[in-house]
Amino acid sequence: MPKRRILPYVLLGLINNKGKLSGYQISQEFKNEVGEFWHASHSQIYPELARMKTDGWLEDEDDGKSTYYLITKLGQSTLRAWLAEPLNDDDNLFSLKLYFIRDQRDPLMEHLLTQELAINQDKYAHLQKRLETVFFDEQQISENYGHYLILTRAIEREKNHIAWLQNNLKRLV
Amino acid sequence: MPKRRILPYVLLGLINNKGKLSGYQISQEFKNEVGEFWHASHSQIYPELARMKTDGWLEDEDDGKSTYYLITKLGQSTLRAWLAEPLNDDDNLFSLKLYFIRDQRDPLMEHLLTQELAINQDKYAHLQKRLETVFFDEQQISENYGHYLILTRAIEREKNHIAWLQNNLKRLV
DNA sequence: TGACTATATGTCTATATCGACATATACTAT
DNA sequence: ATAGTATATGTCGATATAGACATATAGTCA
Repeated sequence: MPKRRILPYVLLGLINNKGKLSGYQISQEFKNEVGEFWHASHSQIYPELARMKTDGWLEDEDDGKSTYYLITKLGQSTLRAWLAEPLNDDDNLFSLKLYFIRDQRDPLMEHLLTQELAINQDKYAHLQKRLETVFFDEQQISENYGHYLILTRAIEREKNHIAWLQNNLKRLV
Repeated sequence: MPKRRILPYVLLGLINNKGKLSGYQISQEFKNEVGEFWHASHSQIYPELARMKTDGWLEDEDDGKSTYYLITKLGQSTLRAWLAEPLNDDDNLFSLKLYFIRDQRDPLMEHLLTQELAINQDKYAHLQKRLETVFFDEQQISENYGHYLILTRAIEREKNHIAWLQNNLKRLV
């Protein structure tokens, strides 16, 4: 089976956020925040948009200069179904999906934050255990200092992330 | 031109860290910390190890049960040259490279931290500017709340990362 | 003993993705 | 005027990668 495709959902999300976008505008969008989480070159974007139109996820609108794509009802429900899919540790889609939720009161917002919190609490516990088992004495630390740094840094990062998630969940209620 | 390959350097780094590794052991390694930054499946690893042996970066040692790979002098200098290459904003290789620096007093350690600090200070300034230009009033925030969250979160994350880098650089001197 | 899982390595195929190449218009600075 | 850059879209080939399929041994649990 091929790797699960993300790009079509990214395009749906971008178009849904902005109302309508041309292929060129989408390629420019990847220079902004969304580019931190996903990237695609125009040679991928244009054929993908065409495919999505064929699938009825998008419709196009040509003003003579550019072809703009708008999201259809089917596209919207497809996007929401993807956003509602359970997060998993591997894919790391939290930030990307969050970017596509525009309304604070959207139930998907709490859903997403709650899932991410659970994942990160597990990860935090796992990293703590790793630190104990791998770096059980000073010698291990000095012999693998880079490894030690990235592990302790990852733990600190998880701690911050968990606190941030908890804060935002509180604010949501 | 093809995309710059990272995998061979990851394999060099892993083998250099552990002394010697079999293909199977490397595939298991990706379940640990290094898997946060890079991943490869065994169908990539085995042919790559063979290629690297041909190139003289590795030599092998068979105990009848497994084929272990060891790094050669050429492999070591190749790895160090890669570690010394300037970091760039896009590739995000900081943590991966750090993982491969074993000795705290290795000059590459300070080199890497210093570069990462410069990159992240730029990024921080850029994100601050984005926040000001994109979310200039409350309406922009409430209409694109997910985007607002990931942007403010990214800024906080950069701030933490910069502080951590500065602390570790201080400790190094 | 037989089923199951882990270890261990290998090949093959499908495809996701990038970079090169191509083309045309519009704007802009010299 | 004209060279250069930005906008705008498209196709094609190379390759990196994942996942399927294959095989063999060693250990383990019932």
